[in-house]
Amino acid sequence: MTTSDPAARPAPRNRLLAALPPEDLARLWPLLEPVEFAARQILHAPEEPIRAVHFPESGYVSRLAPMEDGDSAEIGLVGPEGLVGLAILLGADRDGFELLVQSPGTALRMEAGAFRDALDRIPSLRPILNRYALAHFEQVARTGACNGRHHVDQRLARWLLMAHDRVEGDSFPMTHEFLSMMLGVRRAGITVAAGTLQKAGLIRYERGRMEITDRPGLEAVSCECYGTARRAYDRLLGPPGAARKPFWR
Amino acid sequence: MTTSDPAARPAPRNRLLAALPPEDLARLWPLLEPVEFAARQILHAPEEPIRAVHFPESGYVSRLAPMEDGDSAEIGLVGPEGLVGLAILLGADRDGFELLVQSPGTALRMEAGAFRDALDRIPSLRPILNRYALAHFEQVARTGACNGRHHVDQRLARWLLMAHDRVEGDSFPMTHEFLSMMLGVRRAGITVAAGTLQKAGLIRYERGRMEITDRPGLEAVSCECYGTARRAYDRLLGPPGAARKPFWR
DNA sequence: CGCCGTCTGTTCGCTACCGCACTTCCGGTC
DNA sequence: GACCGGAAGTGCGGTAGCGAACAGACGGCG
Repeated sequence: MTTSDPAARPAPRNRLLAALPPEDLARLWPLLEPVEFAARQILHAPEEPIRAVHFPESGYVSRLAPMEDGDSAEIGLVGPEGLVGLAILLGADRDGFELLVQSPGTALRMEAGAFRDALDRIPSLRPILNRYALAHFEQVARTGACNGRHHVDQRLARWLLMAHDRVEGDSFPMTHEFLSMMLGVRRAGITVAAGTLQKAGLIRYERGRMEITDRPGLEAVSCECYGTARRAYDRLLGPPGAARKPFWR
Repeated sequence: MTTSDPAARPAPRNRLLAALPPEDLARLWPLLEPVEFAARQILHAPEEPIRAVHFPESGYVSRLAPMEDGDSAEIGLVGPEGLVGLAILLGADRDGFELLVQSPGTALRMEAGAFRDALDRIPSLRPILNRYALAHFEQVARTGACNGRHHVDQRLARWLLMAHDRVEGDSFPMTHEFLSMMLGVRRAGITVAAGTLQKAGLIRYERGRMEITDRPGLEAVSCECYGTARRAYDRLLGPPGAARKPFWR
């Protein structure tokens, strides 16, 4: 009943689900189970079978490449604009990365088997997800080009913008320690770079909380990689609805 | 006649085409046009519609991310194991990268429209190409993680191994200048790093020609990123046929 | 209240790599 | 044989970011 009656269903906050024709979304809905993400939760580990895919509705998730020396390099971000579990879409049962919840939130979860069936049964599903896969690929490729070519300040600005795109509001939990792991630099390096951004009036932070106070300014000091990747999403998934600001709607 | 008679057709040297069932390959064959790659030829430019896809049979192609400062960062390599034109597979008509021939060779070319039709008509095609897309994604993501975390020596070794995988024989044209662009470092930095590798007896070079003299040794000094990406290809595309060495068969 | 763990600020010496420039060497070409 | 252009070797000063360490500040908790 409720599951097949579109009126009983709130509009999905996930950008991919929202892009589906209502009737196809209605067919998918019964297979989606709302779940909570906890911070630091591992959605899937490198080289291990992926049990389920997730459509985030709030919060965001990092794609991490495990390195020999034990720590991990972040090479991509997934939030309410995306899908966690692209390997399944592309016909594999695993991939080489860790997908780790960075900012807690909620998601719609779907068993891998059900997802595979749905891809065959619901023809509108694969095209939109394929285009998301390409957009995410562009993001990851850009991140890679950005690493090593651009300075810490620029990359920090870029990372903050990407995170800002994926959360609600201008203020969110964030430590220097965490940022240093994300960017693969020393914690002290973040302290310096963040200090510069703060002195310039672009951000404000204190003890585990970061606030974006001048987004256009931040975009100006960030490298071009931010804009390039963001435009890729908009080009491939369509502009994020009407005049609304959030990235994922 | 010849186009539909499998016996009249040589086995394809492209790993993806070789993985197709013979009858499906026979259906695809008439649409494939053998072409020559010239060095420095641009197969498609960033943000411009992709006219045709290419299945390389020899030589290799770089995926380059254009940077604001004018030069480009290499973030992936495609050779006879792959396909140039993944954006079409994923439902777009363009992407944000330049695909540039680095080592001349030959390829089988297919018009974008014909390729889209074939994806619908020949059911075995999409699955194998999707898995390739994932493997290439893993390569690109690894390259990104590798940039900035690993030293020039290691990255140089890695790049030489990747190139070696995609050419025939142990000796191929290669200049320090070129390598410096690929790795995003100074030309002088390559001279030093290559000198180290040569002194260690792993490679030999002179005036535009590079020879791999100790492949296992090179693998040992390279970072883990080489092995990780290579295993991803083998896992997703099946081991490269029997006891034969080349990467793409 | 005092304690402790987390977060941030800052310093020190060090290394890898940069930007730039100059030289040498080699292979062709006229 | 003289010349030229591309390729490789080398040196110089400069700097971004490293690794390690220490100190202050805040906040939660017993």
